[in-house]
Amino acid sequence: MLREAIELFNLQGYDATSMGDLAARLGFTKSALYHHVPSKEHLLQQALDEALDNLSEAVAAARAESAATALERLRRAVRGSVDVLIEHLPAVTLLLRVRGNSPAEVAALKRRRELDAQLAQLVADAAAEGGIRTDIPADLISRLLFGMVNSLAEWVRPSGRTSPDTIADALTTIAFEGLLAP
Amino acid sequence: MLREAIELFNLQGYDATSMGDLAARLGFTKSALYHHVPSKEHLLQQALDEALDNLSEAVAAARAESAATALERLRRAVRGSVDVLIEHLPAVTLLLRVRGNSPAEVAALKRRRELDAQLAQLVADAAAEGGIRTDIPADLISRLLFGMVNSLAEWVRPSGRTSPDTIADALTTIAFEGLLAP
DNA sequence: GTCTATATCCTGATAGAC
DNA sequence: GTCTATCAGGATATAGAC
Repeated sequence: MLREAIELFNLQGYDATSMGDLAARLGFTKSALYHHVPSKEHLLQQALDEALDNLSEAVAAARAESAATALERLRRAVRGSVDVLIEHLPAVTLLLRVRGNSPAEVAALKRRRELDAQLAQLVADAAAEGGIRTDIPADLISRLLFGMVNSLAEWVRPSGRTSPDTIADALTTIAFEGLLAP
Repeated sequence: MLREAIELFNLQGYDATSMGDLAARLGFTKSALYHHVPSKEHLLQQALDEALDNLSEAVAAARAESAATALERLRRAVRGSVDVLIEHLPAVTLLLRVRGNSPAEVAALKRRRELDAQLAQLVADAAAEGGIRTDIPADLISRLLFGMVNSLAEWVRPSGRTSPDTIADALTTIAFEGLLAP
């Protein structure tokens, strides 16, 4: 049921999706729906938590690889983020569209900003260690890099013919090596 | 007035912004607002046209450089898209969030898909000419590259301390040369 | 051109029968 | 657990006075 809700929210937008829409999709009435879920915002909250919990875990795992170089930790963070984004695509898509129109959204934005800061720090570490270029500010690199990662939500579909691994490989290759012919 | 509308639409989301909100922001009532604009959707339509017209022009200009290499045409398309995105940031941001919930949105999505196809063709041409790597499918490269470009809308602000030129340079450098230390 | 007042519809959510 | 019926509020848009 949560899955159907998230799917509709992504298809039409959260605000443009009514509880009536969702109930119809599930094959019963609004009232029956409200017997199972306390509010519309609760559904959103659960989706945002799913996205944030998994992204946090992936980033934490990358940061915990203290034996590796900073560049390697960054690579793992990118790879991990891509994997979570694809595996939890509907929830992450919803998270990336949050604008802060309710308490739940504001809280989600705060958690997301904390994550972004951690990722920016990984980029800064890799630059300080000489792993990546230093002619561009680290925070700018971070925004562009993870902007590319997040843009996957706009077109990746589980039914697509390009596998998650292929997508993740292509993204890391282009991001780190560039797209000029070798 | 259109500018205020677009700004509010981006801040709260189109559906979450009421004509009352907009009227209050402009300092008069809903009815006065309706004297100047026929409908809420008309405001959206104008914004989407502004974004699409300028993006189309930039891409057309890049494609028209028939004397240049395909790689150079691609570079110009990227640069031109970034420039338009930053110069018409509110309108383009709105365009990038359209989900197709009304006739105006459906039409905008169609135009945007046509643009994306043209950009993908530029990438394919550059690959065929040997300018960019061929170990990754051209359509995948195109999605990742312009996904990075479009992600600028999520954080670029005209008041920011990073100039549009700096951003455009950084993006093209990272995209074409990669972010590994040279 | 701006106002007050209103029409019409849809929203999230609830009450209470079965 | 699902239903019908309903509440209270807010949405877009309009009518008509000034």
